[in-house]
Amino acid sequence: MALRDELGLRAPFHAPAHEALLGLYHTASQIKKRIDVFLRAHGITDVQLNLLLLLHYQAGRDGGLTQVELSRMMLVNRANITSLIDRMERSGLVARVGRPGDRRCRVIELTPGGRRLIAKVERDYAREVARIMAPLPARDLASLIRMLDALRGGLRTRRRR
Amino acid sequence: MALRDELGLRAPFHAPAHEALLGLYHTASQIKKRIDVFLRAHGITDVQLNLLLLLHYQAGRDGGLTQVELSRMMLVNRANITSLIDRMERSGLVARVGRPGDRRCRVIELTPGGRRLIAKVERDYAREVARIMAPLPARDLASLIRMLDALRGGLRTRRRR
DNA sequence: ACTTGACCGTTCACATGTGTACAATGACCG
DNA sequence: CGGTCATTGTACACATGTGAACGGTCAAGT
Repeated sequence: MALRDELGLRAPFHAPAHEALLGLYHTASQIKKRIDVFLRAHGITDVQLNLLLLLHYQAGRDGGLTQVELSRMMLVNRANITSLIDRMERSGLVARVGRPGDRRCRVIELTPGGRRLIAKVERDYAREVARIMAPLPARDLASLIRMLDALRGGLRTRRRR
Repeated sequence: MALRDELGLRAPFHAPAHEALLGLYHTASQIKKRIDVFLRAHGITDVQLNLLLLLHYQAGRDGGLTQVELSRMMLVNRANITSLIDRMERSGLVARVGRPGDRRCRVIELTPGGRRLIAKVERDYAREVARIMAPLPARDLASLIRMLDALRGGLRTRRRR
């Protein structure tokens, strides 16, 4: 269904660019909601699962990632990571470990509980993601990825800083 | 640039579906940040501008929209609208007006200040949106809109609720 | 008229995001 | 060595989002 009908708008969009932009926002947020519902049974959010997966698949030599590394991989402000790790530490999913040689960083590592949760959730999560993306055939999926890359690329180049 | 490089990931994505999903999230959030920077000079956020535009272009016969109508057009929880309107009322952009005949609703209307702000910002905002979407030719834009519609459509149908 | 149920706005606790500022630490250069 | 600058985590105020619960109001059926 067209976005206009979904939102119940009385007047049409003025420009395809604006419709596409709002479509991006709403699609991302609706998908996020769906995944959050799916994950609620496991007591985590999509952001927390994303962080767990990063620790699992992207960990460095010392078995973890610093908060700054995590913030870069999640494209969020590093200030944000502090409270996120606080919550996940309270849930027993991750631990802050000092890094010998640099007392500025705290390396974040998965706890056994965190690993267990990943093992329990991962398969179903991948299936859910596949289901969500199922309306797009492989060809469209590749096309979508390419277009999103192009959009973010445009944000990086044009306009200084 | 591919998402993997932008995030600095050491390992590739396991599935195109997952890459597309994270691409959607990150593209939406990066665009939102860009627009927020653009709007900061005017003292509002992208969410607030969106609400102003809804009031301007989608208002009903009585010249405004109720909070529930706004929440539906913005695809957010109605609980969220209360504090949003509180802030915008404090800024003098909108007003809560009682609706004769139904004491449950408060109709939200633009104030003269709100109208002035729209007049001041609208043109530049449309230009900014066009710039952001510029990497995609018209053909791709239509394709993107179609794919996003299909994804949201898939969320609505499959699964009860 | 009265119950019953739907609807609307509000409030609460919470999660996530921003920008700013600060203290501690590390790195580097003269 | 010592000053300077960058990096890291944290704290704060704020904006936005959720779900749950509550009270007031309307509408509809008995």
